[in-house]
Amino acid sequence: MNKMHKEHNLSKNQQIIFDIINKSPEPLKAYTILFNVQKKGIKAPLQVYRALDKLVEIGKIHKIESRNAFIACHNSSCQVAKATAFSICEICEKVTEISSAGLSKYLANFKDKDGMKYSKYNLEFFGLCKKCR
Amino acid sequence: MNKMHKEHNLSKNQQIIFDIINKSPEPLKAYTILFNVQKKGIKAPLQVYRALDKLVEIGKIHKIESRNAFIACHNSSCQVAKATAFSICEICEKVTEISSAGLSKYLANFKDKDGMKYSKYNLEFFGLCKKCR
DNA sequence: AACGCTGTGTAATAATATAACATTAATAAG
DNA sequence: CTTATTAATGTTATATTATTACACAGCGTT
Ligand SMILES: [Zn+2]
Ligand SMILES: [Zn+2]
Ligand SMILES: [Zn+2]
Ligand SMILES: [Zn+2]
Repeated sequence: MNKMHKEHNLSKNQQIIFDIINKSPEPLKAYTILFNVQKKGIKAPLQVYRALDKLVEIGKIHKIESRNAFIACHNSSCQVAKATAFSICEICEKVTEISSAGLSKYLANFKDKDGMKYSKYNLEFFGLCKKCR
Repeated sequence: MNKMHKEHNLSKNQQIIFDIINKSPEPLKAYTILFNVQKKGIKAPLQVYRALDKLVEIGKIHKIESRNAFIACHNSSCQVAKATAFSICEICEKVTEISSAGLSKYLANFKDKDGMKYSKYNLEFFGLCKKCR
């Protein structure tokens, strides 16, 4: 089913759902996705959630936790699926993935008081985007 | 209703719900809270959510977004309700609020590529706690 | 009294996510 | 090729999380 040797071969449902997220200018919610793919034969929430889970796992998309929504990764298909940072406009809800070498380095090396290092993090910044100021 | 001049005077429902979260060693979910306060006359989800919203707003508790759960603030009733960081153990689900001057300073001053500064952030680190390693 | 504001009580419903089970497709061994 | 194993799918039902809508009570201000 489409054997181009990309990083990952997406299955049929995964590809459909990735495409719709990837084309969207804004994060999409699971049920919004569901409504948009019903014409393509995906009829049940679980089909969507399974694809979403997999896409998150392989770093093609990220979940914006504070919004229960999903966005395609734009860090050249995130080598850092486990180290994500976003800016979120509190008015227009625009979400942008932040890619800052300094930030990711700082957080990847951050140790808490017990000297604990972390394998993974998610950071969400909130504020007003250019337009909304 | 209890006029000690603290930072905020909690209402009856707010106090009940804060107490239960504050006593809990682990983050509590809204419906767990609901089940635990029904004996005290709080019967409906909305009563819980309204109190939670207010408590979050005034910084007495924080929401752990990736878990849909709530934890009491232990940074001396968070002056930084809008700048939160947590460590989360992926095995036992233990959650700890991180208070690191360095971290909060770094993030408070972080500017993205457009020079945008943010008024608020939430950071969740994932890894394994001492016990679970 | 009339108003604004915050909080409360209640019922209904919306939105988000998972469990359980049966089946099929793709990969890997033997 | 055949069998085993894993990943993905399809379907129904259900669990979990959160909000809408409406009525009303308490309190301080004007
Ligand atoms: Zn990414
Ligand atoms: Zn905006
Ligand atoms: Zn705090
Ligand atoms: Zn642990």
